[in-house]
Order: sequence, then structure tokens, then C-alpha cells
Amino acid sequence: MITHPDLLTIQQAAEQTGLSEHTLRYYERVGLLLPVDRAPNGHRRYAPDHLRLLQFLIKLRATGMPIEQMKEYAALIRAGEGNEGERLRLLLDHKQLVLARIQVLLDSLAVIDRKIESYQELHACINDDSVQAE
Amino acid sequence: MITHPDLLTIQQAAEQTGLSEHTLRYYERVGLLLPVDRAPNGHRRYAPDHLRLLQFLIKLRATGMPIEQMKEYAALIRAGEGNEGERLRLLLDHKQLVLARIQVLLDSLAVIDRKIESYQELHACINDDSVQAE
DNA sequence: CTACAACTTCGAGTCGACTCTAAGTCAAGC
DNA sequence: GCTTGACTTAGAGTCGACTCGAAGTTGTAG
Repeated sequence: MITHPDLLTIQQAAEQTGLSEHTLRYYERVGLLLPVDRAPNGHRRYAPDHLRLLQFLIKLRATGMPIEQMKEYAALIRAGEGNEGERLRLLLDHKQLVLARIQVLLDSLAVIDRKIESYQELHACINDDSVQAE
Repeated sequence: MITHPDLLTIQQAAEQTGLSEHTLRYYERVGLLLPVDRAPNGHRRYAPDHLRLLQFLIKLRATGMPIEQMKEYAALIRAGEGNEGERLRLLLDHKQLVLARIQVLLDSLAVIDRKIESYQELHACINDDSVQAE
């Protein structure tokens, strides 16, 4: 196969991003990505630009952004320059949500930690008992 | 209705826990909770013990523990004393997972933050331009 | 006696995000 | 010419965790 520099097959794109080929096609299907370039035989060819966007979208996913909102962000990027304010707003809003979610995680974890400590104390007591019993 | 002290109807339990009545019944159905006590007419009556367990299970849920694993934990509690070591292990393992997930969130958020900053700089530049233009 | 509200059950439906399947195309190697 | 493997498509299936709906029962208020 003639491998054009910088143009990746779907397999290579999957490797690079950690997404499955299925998922890459799915993202395109649902309109998260614009139709990807094609080789003469119809096969997808991912350009570095695509990959960079994908890598960033993956970070949005990792922070729990729903696909619908990722679509909004991707659409803003596609629309070109001039809407950086909107992009900024979207990202800032999302950041607040993520921080809030982390806070919930930490708060809940604190409760769980108290339970953990109580079990650990119990464990220590049992050890004490057995020491005293000996 | 004769409201026995401390025994809550499903509606009251839903209020107290923030879960829906549907969800309370669902948790019981899937075996997360033991069959709840019933009033003579067959209606559920939640005892303080139930409520306390629920409150804790809700913290586990909030930290993303799947229902299957919550069932394991609830089963250990039901089994009575003597398995505190297992409970401790389960909670400690879960805690590690949660901490790891928080770390992923923070790492991804750091990437998003860099993007946010770049948009903010851009924004600042535009402001500079307009100031200079005046 | 009737209306109403609060429950009951069980099964079906929803949602988001994949994930997989089947059937087809195409280029390269033997 | 045939097989193999990497791709293509559209549509169906899965999974977890609810969420809802329909039909029935019970107990109280008017």
C-alpha cells in the first residue's frame, strides 16, 4: 500500500487514539467528525488535523462531556475563526461541571473513608484482643 | 394513617434519600436490598437501618460503583459480623479506583485548561487590538 | 357507596455510547 | 483466477441503570 505521509488508515488512527475502528466510524456517523477524507478506493484517510481534534475530543470525553456537546464544540471549530468566545464559554462551563463532579466524588469518598477507618479500627481491636488473649 | 415511629413509607424514604420510589423498588428487585418490611396491607416500611444502609450505598453509587458490586457489599453486611476484612478490602479497592478516576479527570482537565488559556490569550489580544485601534 | 390517593406487581421502554454483524468491495500475493 | 485481508455500509444488538405504564388492591373521607 502506498502510504501517503501523515495520512493514516482507520486502523492506524485507532491505534493512535486508542479508540476502536468502530468508534471512529461511529463518531463520524453521528456527526461528531466531518466526513473524513477518502483514498481512491473509498477507504478513510485521517489527516494530522483530524487526529489532533480527535485527541482533544477524547479529553472532553474523558471528563464526561456528552457526545451532543462535543458536537457543538466540533461545530464551532469547523465554523472557523471568530467564535473563540463561544468555544471558551463552552469549555469554561464544562470545566465547572467537572470540578463540581470531582467535588462530589471527594465528598462521597470522605464518607467512604470514615467507614474504611471504622473497619480498620475494628481490625486493630481484633488484633489487640488476640494479643491480649495470648 | 398510623405512622409507626421510625418506619417510613416508600414516599418518605424517597424524600429522605433523594431516590425515586421507582428506584427504591428497583434496588430491592435486583437484590441490592433485602425484601423490605411490610405493613399489614403489603406496603413497604423502611426502618432506620434500611435508611442508613441506603445512605451509604448512595455514596458508593455517587463514586461510580456498579450495582453488582454494591450488591456484594450489601451481602457482606447482611451476612453479619465476621467479614469486616472483606468489606474493608472491597472499600479500599473501590477507593483506589475512584482516586484513579479523579486523577484521569484532573489530567484531562489540565489539557482542557491549556486550551482555555489559549482562547483567553486570544481574547486578550483581540482586546489589545481594539484598544490600539482606538 | 363512591371517589381518591397511595400503594402494589411485572414487564416493557428509554437513554447514551458504543459494539457488533452481515454482506459487499477492492487490491495484492500466490 | 482465487484467496486473503483491510476496508466499506446500514442496521441491529448490548449494557447499565434506571424509568415508566398498566392493572390491581387497600384504606380513608365525604
